[in-house]
Amino acid sequence: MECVFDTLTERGLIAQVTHEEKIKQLLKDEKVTFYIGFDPTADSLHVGHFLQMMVMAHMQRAGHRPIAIIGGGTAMVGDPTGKTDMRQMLTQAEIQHNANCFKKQLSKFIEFGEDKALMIDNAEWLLKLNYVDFLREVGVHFSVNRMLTAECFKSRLEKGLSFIEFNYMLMQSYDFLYLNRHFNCTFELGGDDQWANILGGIELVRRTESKEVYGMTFTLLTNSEGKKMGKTERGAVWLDPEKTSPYEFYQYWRNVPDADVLQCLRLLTFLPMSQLGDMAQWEGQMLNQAKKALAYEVTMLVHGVEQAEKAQHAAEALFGQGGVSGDMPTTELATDAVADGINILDLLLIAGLIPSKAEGRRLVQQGGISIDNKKIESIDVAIDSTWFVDEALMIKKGKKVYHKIQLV
RNA sequence: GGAGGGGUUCCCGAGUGGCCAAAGGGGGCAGACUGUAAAUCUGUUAUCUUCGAUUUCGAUGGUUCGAAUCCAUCUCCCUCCA
Repeated sequence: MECVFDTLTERGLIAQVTHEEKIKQLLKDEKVTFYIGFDPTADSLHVGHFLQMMVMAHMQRAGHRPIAIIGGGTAMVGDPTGKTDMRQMLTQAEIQHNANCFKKQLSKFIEFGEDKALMIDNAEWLLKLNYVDFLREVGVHFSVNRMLTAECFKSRLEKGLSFIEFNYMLMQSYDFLYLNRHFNCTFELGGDDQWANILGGIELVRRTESKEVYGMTFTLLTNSEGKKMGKTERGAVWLDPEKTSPYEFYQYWRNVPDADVLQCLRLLTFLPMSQLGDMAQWEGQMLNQAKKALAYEVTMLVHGVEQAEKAQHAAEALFGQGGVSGDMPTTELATDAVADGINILDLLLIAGLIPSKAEGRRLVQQGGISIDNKKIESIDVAIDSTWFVDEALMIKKGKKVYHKIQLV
């Protein structure tokens, strides 16, 4: 019989574990309750969270119970890990809103319900804490000397670390203790950057409850250059279709560097390893097939089959024949607006393809804009109804940004 | 609280009265090459209707024909001492 631990290992998801053999056994024999924390610092999850979601899904499929902790309480403090600056603080209302958004997105990956998965906001207990009680109960168990040697504080010791942030580890550790007491949670999972925080929690439970609990971290999703994935110039790649359209989302994965495709397939899809094994042999142009599979699978997981199909069709139409079909970024324009012709720069601006006209001028002058595959040579070009075919026209910016203008 | 150092364009970082829309690097964008990849090379990177004009060097005032550069006040940050 297959064990999740093996699955996770095989797919390269696991970075570090506290008690390897023990955990392996446990995950095979028992139904465990585990938790992963999410910082509600934005109103949508992004690609950076995706891995955690995959792991939760894997675990739940194997019969374990996930608890998604919304760090409503901890977010009011701010995790210093890996940050160079102190993060801005959020109000409670913002946090609440964000948490609601997360739940919707998480529901696509794991099933919530009484005996299934839970989602809890740690503000529930953290905000009620009494300072002195907390110090006496939790604070005594932490050695400052130890904490200072933790990798996650090192960089901050140079730049400056405020006391509030220094407490983050204690709060997260307390979460684990609380969940252990109230939900019999025995596992904490998290990104590899959370290792120190996880150890803190395990230690705390051991000292206060005399119980052994476990921890496990996952590989961080980084590209071959070691940079975090899921970031573009325009910011994170979001799971919310309003923030990052399924088409853009699909394109993001369609364009991952060769060196990263296989890793992404392993980490971010449920495609069986046997199938991935074949792909590992591919090279050169063949890898484009793997990228298509990756883009399709990941888009499907996040946005559903229908959206994934649409994105794929749109991409194929555009990059294949350059046709004007499919679901792609579109701007609707009143027919009146082009009656007398509209300047190309104005059009680009309306379509949101350029932030300013100066930028547009540069683009056109460098030959970066074409309409229906005809290069625009001058910034004085006016677009009128004769440019449109079936009320539509396709603007291409650079090599792979397509935008449709639809007359209405 | 005391002493000192600093805030420059997306980021880092030069620039100490005119030649500064501001060096250099990074990043971004575009072009060439390609496979919707990477690497490389080239161009470009405040805004506005091209010339030209306008706004920018923490904030506000001032000195000057002329200020990112000098002066005053304010503000934020950092380091050392307590």
